[in-house]
Order: sequence, then structure tokens, then C-alpha cells
Amino acid sequence: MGKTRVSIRDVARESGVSLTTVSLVLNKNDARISEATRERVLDAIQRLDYTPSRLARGLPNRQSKTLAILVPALQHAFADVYFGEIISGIYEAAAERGFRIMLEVARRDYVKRREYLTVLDDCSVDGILFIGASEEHTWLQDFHGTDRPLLVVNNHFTQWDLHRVECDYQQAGRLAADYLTDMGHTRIGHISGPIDKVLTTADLTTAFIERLTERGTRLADQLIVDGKLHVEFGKLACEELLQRDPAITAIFASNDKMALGAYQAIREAGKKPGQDVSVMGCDDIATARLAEPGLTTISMNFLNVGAESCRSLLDLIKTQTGRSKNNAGVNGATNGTVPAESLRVDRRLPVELIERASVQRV
Amino acid sequence: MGKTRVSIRDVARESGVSLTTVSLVLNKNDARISEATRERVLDAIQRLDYTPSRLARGLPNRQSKTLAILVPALQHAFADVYFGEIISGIYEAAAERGFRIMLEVARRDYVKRREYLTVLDDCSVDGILFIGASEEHTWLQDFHGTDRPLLVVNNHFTQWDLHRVECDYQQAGRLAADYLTDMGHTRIGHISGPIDKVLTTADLTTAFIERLTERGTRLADQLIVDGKLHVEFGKLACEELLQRDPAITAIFASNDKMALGAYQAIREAGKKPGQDVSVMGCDDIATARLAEPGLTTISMNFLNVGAESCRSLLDLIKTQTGRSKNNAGVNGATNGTVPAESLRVDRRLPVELIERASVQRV
DNA sequence: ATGAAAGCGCTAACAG
DNA sequence: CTGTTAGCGCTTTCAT
Repeated sequence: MGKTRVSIRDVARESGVSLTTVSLVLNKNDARISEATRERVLDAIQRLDYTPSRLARGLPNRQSKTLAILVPALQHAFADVYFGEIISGIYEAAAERGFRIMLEVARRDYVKRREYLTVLDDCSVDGILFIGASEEHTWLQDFHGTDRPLLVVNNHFTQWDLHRVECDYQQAGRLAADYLTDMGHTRIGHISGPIDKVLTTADLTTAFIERLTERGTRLADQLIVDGKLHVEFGKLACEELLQRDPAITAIFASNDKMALGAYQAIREAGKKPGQDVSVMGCDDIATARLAEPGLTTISMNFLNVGAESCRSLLDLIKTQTGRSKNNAGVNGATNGTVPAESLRVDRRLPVELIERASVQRV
Repeated sequence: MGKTRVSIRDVARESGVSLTTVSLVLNKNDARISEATRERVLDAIQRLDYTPSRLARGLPNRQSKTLAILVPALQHAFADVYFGEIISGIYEAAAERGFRIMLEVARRDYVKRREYLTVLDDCSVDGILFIGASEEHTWLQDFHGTDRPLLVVNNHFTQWDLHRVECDYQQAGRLAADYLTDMGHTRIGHISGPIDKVLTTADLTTAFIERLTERGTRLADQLIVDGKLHVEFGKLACEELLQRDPAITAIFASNDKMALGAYQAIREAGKKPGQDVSVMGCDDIATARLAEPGLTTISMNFLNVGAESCRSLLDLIKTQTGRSKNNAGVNGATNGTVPAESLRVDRRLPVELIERASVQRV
């Protein structure tokens, strides 16, 4: 038992150089290190099987090389395909840059204690990615106008502008309207999300209706029902729709889960989804392809959304730490506000129509 | 910009005591701190809005107060209900004890680089919880016989004995056999999991068959089909079963997903699940309750499995760090093996029959 | 009951 | 190109 773990000091001794040198090659700031020394150090590292401590490494510049993924305290949050896919994307992009991922759930007392600030302050993480945000999360105002590195993934707000990366839901709405119109549908029902709470969903619905109007189809208010983004409620919503207008030929659901719920409702009404009633979804989750008939939908590429969100946040963090370094000595006093150079991340990612078998030409 | 973040030093000054004292009250080692001082310190902390750095805190004793959840690189791993539920349970138990959770995916090169050791060595995490293990993960032998804190959640191995916590799959098998028998079924089909790869699933199947035999029902080999734990394959397996013996009155699937797949197959065969053919599942995932008819199943309480796994690992870590401290000065040389006191965690958690509407009395 | 001092393992000025 | 040195913020003996 050689106790005391091998440290940078041992490597220095083993390779006959100083701590600094080892540290330098470790950090790839090797602009100045001679190739020979570099190799010698690398060799020693190998021989000693040395692993630099993340803790010690982070301490001097106060960064943990870790990001937090924050999700609301929904039941089974982690069991959700949507979250799952985004998380996978985040994980990948983070790993690419040597960052680790930490999980945090915004439970009631997590929010009350403002733990989302603590994790930042205690150097547990260098930034936060918030998935599943909605208008209800008013505590997010703690990030409004600050330079705290939080980025909202696939959502945005009316009141505060926070860093964000999201799918282009407006384009998605247009794509759906165009496609349905092109396929000859004019009698259409729409299963929306909770448009007052989730703004992306509002974008989708609005754009869908507008484009439909432009193309000469008016969507009656009563033919828009909230399906709460869930299968079960999607089914309910579809039943409602079918009852209000038994003659609709197509239904556009704001996500695939609700579209699949619609399948069920249509079947139970004794009709065939994708034949008697066309169905179009949005998201392109894995089951959309496996469903019978294959669900025509709009791919949001959530994996990519996660990855791009992560990259943006990482960039943000990098520029911020860079900036604060320069400022440190410069500003003496009255600089309490956010620096002018602080830019907001605000990206919209392209979406894509995926044509399968659930929409018939009429 | 008050730059330099408030540190323990500031708190000490503000409250007129020494660093040591502040540290002591922080760590609740306050056996010796007078109530008066304690309050004064706590007050200062409040006033200064002080948050101790996790990095600095961990450095001296090399612990991060963080656990890793490791999952295999399945597609959509994080989008899986099973994982999701366990993760939620882990999160809760970890939070209870002030631990954070880190996510790690065992991709090909993660394994090749033995990153699972690195995260431990570089003090990123104090322990690892591995979910979704199977016999194929041969690299787990790196943990066999060591005192590295890794615990296998809801799985075990033939070759290595690692710390583990799992549901009592044998009891589950017996419960299912008893129930089906009690309901009068003797012509039974079984959709198993990949029994050669996932041992828990083997336990389940074996116990099911044995108990069935004890109760006088022999399950023909040809009436056992592997459904790979997936909906789609479960459906396929059920079709197979229905073809091999159209007269079976009940089917027991090793998980709910496959049971739900069986529902589909039964329907497509023009029969009614839960009526013409009884179906029983295992796991009690959320959709089991929502299905039509409600699926009779065995609750494994995965949330609890996650939580208990986490607690066991945490205990393990605690006793280990405690022990290593004592040993540090004691053993001089020849002690290369695991200390005799090192106990294996090996727990089996109870399961429960959930009776709903999918099994008819015959 | 409290304080002084010595690290933990690394980074980053600043020298040379 | 490389070494010296001074921390980063906290824990932990060992004194008092």
C-alpha cells in the first residue's frame, strides 16, 4: 500500500523537471515546452500511472469542469424520452470538451433554498442547462440580467430573456401546415400543448394556424384542443375533436406522444388512423417510426438540441472566465451592472419534415 | 465588484473567531463548540451569504461528495423508464445525504480508457452505481476483489461478485407462478428476457418454472420465448407462443413492456387480452396501470431499488474511508490484499403482487 | 472550548 | 524554455 496517491510532484521528480513544467504539459499549454521534455514528462506520467486530481485542479481557478442539467420535479422526469434524448446530446458534447455532467432536480425546497445558485457558488458546477422550463418557473428571474451561466434548453420566456437554444418551432408549424395543405386537407383538427405555459408550443400552434390561413384554410377555435403533451390527454383531445367535427380528415398534434394518443382514439372510434383520419405529429421520437402506421412528423433532433445547447453554454463560460480575468484589475468601483459585451445566446435550430405513412392524400 | 468571493476567512473575521472554529461549526463537529460561538458564526455566515467551496472542501480528504451513475451505451439509455425510475431513486437518497449525482455513459472508448477508474482516481466521484449491467460487461472484473466503491444496481454476475442490491426476482417468479396457478391456469406461455445475459431475468424464469412444477404444471420448453425485454420483441414472442399452442390461457412476461407487446399480438390475433388470454407482467411501470385492461404485474419498486442502492454505496464509502484512516499508519508492507473486514453488499429487496384486470380466473 | 499552522494537489505570475 | 513561489479555500492535528 503505497498510500499517498501519486501527485504532480512525483511526476516532476520522476521526470527530473519542475512542477510547472509538468503542469504545463498537462494543460497542453506546451507552446513553450520542448518536445524532448514533453515526452519525458508524458513518459513519467505513464510509468507512474498518474491521474491529476480534478479537485486540486479546479481549486486555483475555481472551476469544476462540470455542468449541471437541471430538470423540473415532474414525476418520472428522467424516464421521459424527450429529456432523455436531450440529456444524451448534452452528455456527448460535454464529454467532447472534457466536461462532466451533474444531475439536479428542481424540487420545491431545492428552489426555496435557491440551490441553483449554490451549485454555482460552491464551484460544484460551472454552468447550468435547464430542460423542461415553463412560464411557471418564476425563480428563473434570478438569472435574468445576470451573467450567471444558465442556459434554457428548448424553451423561452415572455418576461425574462435568458440564454437559450431551441428548435425552430415556427418553422415546424409552417412545415406542418404546408404539408397538410399540399396533401389536400382543409378540414383539420389540432391537438396543441399548454400554450399559455410553454411558449415553444405556442409558437408552434401560432405558426401552424397562420400558415394555414395563408394557404386558405381557417382553423376554427373549437378544433384546437389542449392535449398537455401527454399520450393520455392526447387521446382525450382527439376524442373531443372527433366529436366536435366528425368530418375532419386530418389532425396535427404538437408532439408525437399526443399523436400516438390520437391513434388510439381514432381506432376506438372504429376508424383507421392514417387512412380514415390522417395524423401528423411533431418531435420524431423513436416510437414514431415504430408505430403502425409510421407517423409522419417533424424531426426536432433533440439529441442535437442538447449537444448545441451544451456547446453554447460552454462557449459562454469560456468567454466569461476570459473576460472576468481582464476586468479584475481594471474596474475599481461603480461597475455593478452587466458588462456591455455580455451577449445573449439565442439560437434557433432547423427542423425537418419526416414523411411516413400517417397522412393520406385527399 | 467585491471580487474575491467570500471565504471561510471572511466569516472568521466577521464573527471574531478562528478559521478552525468556523470549519468546526460547518462540519457539525460542534461537540466542543459553545452554543454562543456557534450562533455567532452561523450569523456571520448568513450575513455574508457565505457558501463553502466544494472543491476546497474536498481537497484535503480527497472526496467530492459526488456519486456517479454509470449506464451502458444503449441507444436512448436515459430515455428508458426503467433507468429513469432508478435514477430518480438514487437522486433522492443521494440528496438526503448531501451527495451530488454525476452521469457517465460506458461508451466503447470510455471503457477502453478505463475512465471508470479515472473518475474515482481523480476524485471526481466517491463511488459508482452501475445500472443496466449484463454478463457482457467484462470490464467489471476491474472491480472484482478490490475495494473500489462500485455497486451494481439490480443485477449480478456469475463470475465476479461485486457489491449489489437487487429486487428479489426469485420471489417474483414464485409469486407469478402461484397467482396464475391459483387462478386456475395450467396451460401457460412465458416470454422471458435474455436469460444467458441478464442473470436477474434468469432468476425470474427459473423460479417461475420451478414453482409451476411444484404446483403440478409443467412448462414446455417450446412455450418459453425470449422477448429481449422490449415491447416489439415481446409482441413477436407472443405471436410465436400463440402459434405454437393456440390453447394457452395465460402468458407471463418477464417485464411489463413485453406484456404490453403481448397485448398487441393478442389483439391482432383477434382475441382479447385479459379475457381470451390472460397476461401477467413484471415491474409495474407507470403504463401498466394505464393499459387496457390494467396489467396485473409484480411491483419491483425501482425507485426504492435506486434509493437503497445509493444508501448501501454511501454506507460502504463511509466505512471504507473510516477504515483506511486507521490502517494508514498501521500496515507497513505486505498488505496488498483486501482487508478481511471488507464486506460485500448483497441485498435482495422484496417485491409485491399487483392485481389488476389482465388475468381471468379459469 | 478555541487557535496556529501545516498541508491537500494543482495553477499561474514572475523570474531567469 | 524552465524553475520559484505564492496562493486557491478548506480540514485537521496539535497546542493552549
